[in-house]
Amino acid sequence: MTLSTRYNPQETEQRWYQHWLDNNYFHSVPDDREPFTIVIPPPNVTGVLHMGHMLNNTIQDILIRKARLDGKNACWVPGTDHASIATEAKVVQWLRKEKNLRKVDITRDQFMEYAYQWKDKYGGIILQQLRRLGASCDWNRTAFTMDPGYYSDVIRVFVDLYQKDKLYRGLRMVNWDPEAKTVLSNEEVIYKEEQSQFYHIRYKGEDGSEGVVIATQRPETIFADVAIAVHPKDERYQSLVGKNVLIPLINRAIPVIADEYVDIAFGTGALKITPAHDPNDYEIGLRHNLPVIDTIADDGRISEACTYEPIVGLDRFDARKHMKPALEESGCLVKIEDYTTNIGRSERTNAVVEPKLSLQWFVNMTSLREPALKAVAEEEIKFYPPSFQNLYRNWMENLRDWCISRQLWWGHRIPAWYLKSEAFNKETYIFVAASAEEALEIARQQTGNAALTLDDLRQDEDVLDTWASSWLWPISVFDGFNQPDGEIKYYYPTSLLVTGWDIIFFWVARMIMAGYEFKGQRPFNAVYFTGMVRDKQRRKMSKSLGNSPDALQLIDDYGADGVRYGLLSSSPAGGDLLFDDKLCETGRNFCNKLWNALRLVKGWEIAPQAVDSATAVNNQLAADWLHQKLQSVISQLDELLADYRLSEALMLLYKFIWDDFCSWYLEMIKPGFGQPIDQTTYDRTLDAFEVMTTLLHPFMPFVTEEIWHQLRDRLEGEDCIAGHWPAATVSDAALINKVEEAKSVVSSIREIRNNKGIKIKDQLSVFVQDTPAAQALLGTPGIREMITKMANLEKLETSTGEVTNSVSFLAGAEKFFVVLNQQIDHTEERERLLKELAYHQGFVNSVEKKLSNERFVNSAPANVVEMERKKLADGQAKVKNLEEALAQLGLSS
RNA sequence: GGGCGCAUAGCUCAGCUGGUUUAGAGCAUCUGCCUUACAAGCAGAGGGUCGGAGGUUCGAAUCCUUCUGCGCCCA
Repeated sequence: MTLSTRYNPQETEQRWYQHWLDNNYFHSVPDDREPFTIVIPPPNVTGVLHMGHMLNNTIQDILIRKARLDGKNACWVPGTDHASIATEAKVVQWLRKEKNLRKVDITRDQFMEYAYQWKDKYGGIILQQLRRLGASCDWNRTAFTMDPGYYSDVIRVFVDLYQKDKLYRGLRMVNWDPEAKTVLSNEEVIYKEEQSQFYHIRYKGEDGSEGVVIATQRPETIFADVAIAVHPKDERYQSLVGKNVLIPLINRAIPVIADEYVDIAFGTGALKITPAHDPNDYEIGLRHNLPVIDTIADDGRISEACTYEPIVGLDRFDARKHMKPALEESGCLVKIEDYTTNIGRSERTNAVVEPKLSLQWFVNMTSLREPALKAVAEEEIKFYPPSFQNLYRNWMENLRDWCISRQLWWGHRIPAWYLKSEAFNKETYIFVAASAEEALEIARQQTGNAALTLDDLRQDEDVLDTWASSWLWPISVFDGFNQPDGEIKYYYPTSLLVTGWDIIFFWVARMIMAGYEFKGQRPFNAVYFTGMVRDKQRRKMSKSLGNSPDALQLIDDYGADGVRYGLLSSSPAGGDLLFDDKLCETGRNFCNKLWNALRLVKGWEIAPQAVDSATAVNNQLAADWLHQKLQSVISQLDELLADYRLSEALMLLYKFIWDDFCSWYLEMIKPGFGQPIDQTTYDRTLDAFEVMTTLLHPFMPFVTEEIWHQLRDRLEGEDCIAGHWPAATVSDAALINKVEEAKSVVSSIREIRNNKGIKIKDQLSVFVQDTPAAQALLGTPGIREMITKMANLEKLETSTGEVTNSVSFLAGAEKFFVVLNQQIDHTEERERLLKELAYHQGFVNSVEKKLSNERFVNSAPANVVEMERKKLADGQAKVKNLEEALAQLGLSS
C-alpha cells in the first residue's frame, strides 16, 4: 500500500460525506432507543456561512455524533428562518435591480410571489455550506418558518394568545425604523454612545418676561412641544409654574408644569415635553393630560403637522441643521455644547430609531413569564456556563411587552380583520381568527349584522416579528401543534440548544416561554451558550470591518477537520473565541500527524513472534501501558463531555494522540530497520488506533472515518460514524506511574545528550543507585528494555556507589548516572546541581515550616498532614542525593 | 444611573466546594537536529508568585472587604 506523505482533506471529505448520506446515518425516526435531539438555531434564509455559524454548528455536530456513538437515536433538525426585515430588504433590492420594480408598483400578492422566487433562487445557501463542515443534520427534516404547516402554527398561536387575552393591539410608544418603515422590538434597537450636541434654547414668557432656558439634543422637535416641565422643588422655576412660555420661531404658548420626573441637576433643570417623540415625555403628557403633536412622518421627514414651514419635508437631521441659524436669528439660542449620549439604531438598517406613538400588536410578556423564570432558576433547564442565568433573570424580571407587528409583507400576516367601514387605525372592532371565513363569523356575531360578507372586511396589513415564529421552533419542526401525539412525544423536550449568548432574549427566553405556554413543558433540557468569534484584536467579526475570514475558503485551505479543530481548540462555553488561522493550521497538522501514524503502522512487516525476548517484553509493556492510559483518557473524556467542556476534551485527545501514542508508544514499539513487528503488538496497536479514531470522530469526523477504513478491511455498513463509544475500564495507576517515571528517565538522559552535544546514535551507559525503589522500577518487566531503547543505551545497571566520570540526575527520588566519554566540566556540573539543590532545599524548608507548626498538625485533616510528611521525606531524599553528588564532584575535581 | 462578569507565563485560557510536591496547558520564544511515519516534523529548555491593599484561616490563585483596570447587559 502506498499512502501519500500528507493527508489530503479534499480527497476524502466529499467522499465520506456522500457515503454517510448514502447510508442514511443522519436520518432519525422514533424507535426504542433514547432520543438525543437538537434543533438548529435557524440561520437567516438570506445568510451565508460565517465564523459564528461554523463554531455553533461544529459544537452541535460534535454532540450529535457523540450521541450517535453512544447508541442514542440522534436527531439534528436543520432549517432556516424567513428573516422578515432582512429578506424583504433583499427582495426589494433585487426587484429594483433585476426587474426595475418598486414595492409601490406591485400588489402584495405579486410581491410575495417574487419573494418566494428570490428565496428559491438565493435562499438557504447556508444549509448547503453546512455540509462542507460535516454537519450531520437530518436533511429530510429541513424546516422553514414559512412552510405551510409552520405558517399555520404561527397563526394558531396568535389566535390562541389573543383569546387568552395575552396579546393585544394598542397605541404605545414604539421604536420606529424610518428606513425600513417598520416598528422594531426593544431588542432590535442597539444603543451606543455617540457624539451629539446640546442646544440651550430660551422660551420667552408669554408675558414678555425672560421665560426659561431648556437644553435639548433635538431642536427640530420643539414645534411638537406641549409643555415645559420643572421639578416641583426647584426654586429657580417655582414662580414660572402655571404660566405660559412661547415656543421660539412660532410663538405658540405652552404651559410650564411641575413634575417629579425632572432631574434638577441635568441640563438647565427645565425639560421640554414632546410626547410624540420621546417615551418619557409621553408618560408625563399622560399624567398632565397634555395633547400630542406628531411632527415626524414615517419616513423620518418633518410632517405638515409642524407649523414651522421652512423645515417641513426635510429629513429630521437636515431639519436639525436648519435650526441652528434660525434659532440664532431669533435670538433664542443661548449656546450649543458638545455632548455624548446614547443613540439607538436599528439592528437591521442602522437607521437612528425614532420613538413614535403607534398602534401596534403586543404580547403581554408578564403573563408568560413565571414558568420560564422558574425553569432556569431551578435548573430545570440548565445553562452552560451557568453565569448566563443572571443575565436571563435580569431580563426576565424587567420584561416589557413585546411588539410583534412589523410593517412588512414578507412574513406571517397578522390574522386580524377589521370592518372596511371603519377608518384605518381608528377601528373599534377587531376580529381575530385563523381564517377570513372564521373572522367573518365572529364579525357577524359581534356586530349583530348577519349580512356582512368577506367584502366588508379587510385584514391587518402587517406581518409578525420573525421571532414570533422562531420561538415555536422546537415544537413546530416536529409538527407538535397539529399532531401532539405524533413524533413530538418522542423528540420533545429536545436535549440541548446550542446558540450564541447574544440572542438569549431574542430567542432563548422566548422559546422557553413558548415551550411552557404551548406544550406545558420545557423546550430543551440545557442550553450551551457559545462565545462570539472575534479577531485577534478582540474585535467582533463583521462584514464592515472585513475581518471575518471566508468560511469556505478556510475549509479549502485547512480541511473541515482542521477548521473544526481550530474553532474548538480554544473556545470554552460562553467565552469569546479570538480566532486566528493559526489554530486551523494546528488542526490541519494534527490530521497529518494522525495520517502519518497510520502510514508508519501500515508500513510494518508482521511476524508471528517478536524478534527477541527483549523486544517481546518491551512491546508488551508498551501495549499494556497504552491500554491503561487509554482507559484513563476515556474516563476523563466522559467527564469533560458530560460537562460540555469540549475544548478541554479535544485538547486531552490531542495530547494523548500526539504525545503518548505517537511520540512515546509508536517509538517504543517501532521495529528496527528492516525488522518485522510481532502479530500481537500489531493487533493491539490497531485496536488502540481504532478506539482513538472513535473518540476523536465527533470532533474531526472526516479524517477519523478515512483512517478507520484504512486501518482494517471493513464490511459494508461498518463505519467509524456508526461505531460504539468505548466504556472505560478501571486503569492501572501503578503501571502508568512506573512508565511515567521511566519516561522522565529517558527525558533526562536526552537532556544530558542535548547539553553535552552527544549524538543520538552514540550509545550511553547509565547506572542507577541501588535502592529498593530502583529495584522495583527496573524489576518491572520491560521497563529496562524500554528505557534502553528510547534513550539508546548500551546498558542500564544498578550501582552501589558513585560512578566515576559521570553526570547525575534525579528521576523521582532515584539517582541516575550517565557515563560520559569526555572531560566533565565540574564548574558547570556544580552549578547545575546547586541550582537543583536550592530548589529542593527551599521546598523542604517550606514543608518543614508547615509541619513544625503545631496548629497545623493539630487542626489539618490527618491525610493532609500525612501527605506533607511524605513530601518532606521525598524532598529530604532528593536533597541528600544532590549533596552526595556535589560531594563526589568535589572529590574528583 | 441599576446589574452582571473578568483580572493567573509574551498571547489565549484551565485551576470545581481553600490543603496530591514553592501554579498547569496550548500557542509563541530559545537551543540542537532533514534520525529510514510526519520539517505540516523530532529532541530538549527558559518563562508567571496568580491586578493592588487589607482580612478570615494552621493553610488562600482559590473565601470576605476594598481599590484599580477592563468587558458586557439593562436604563
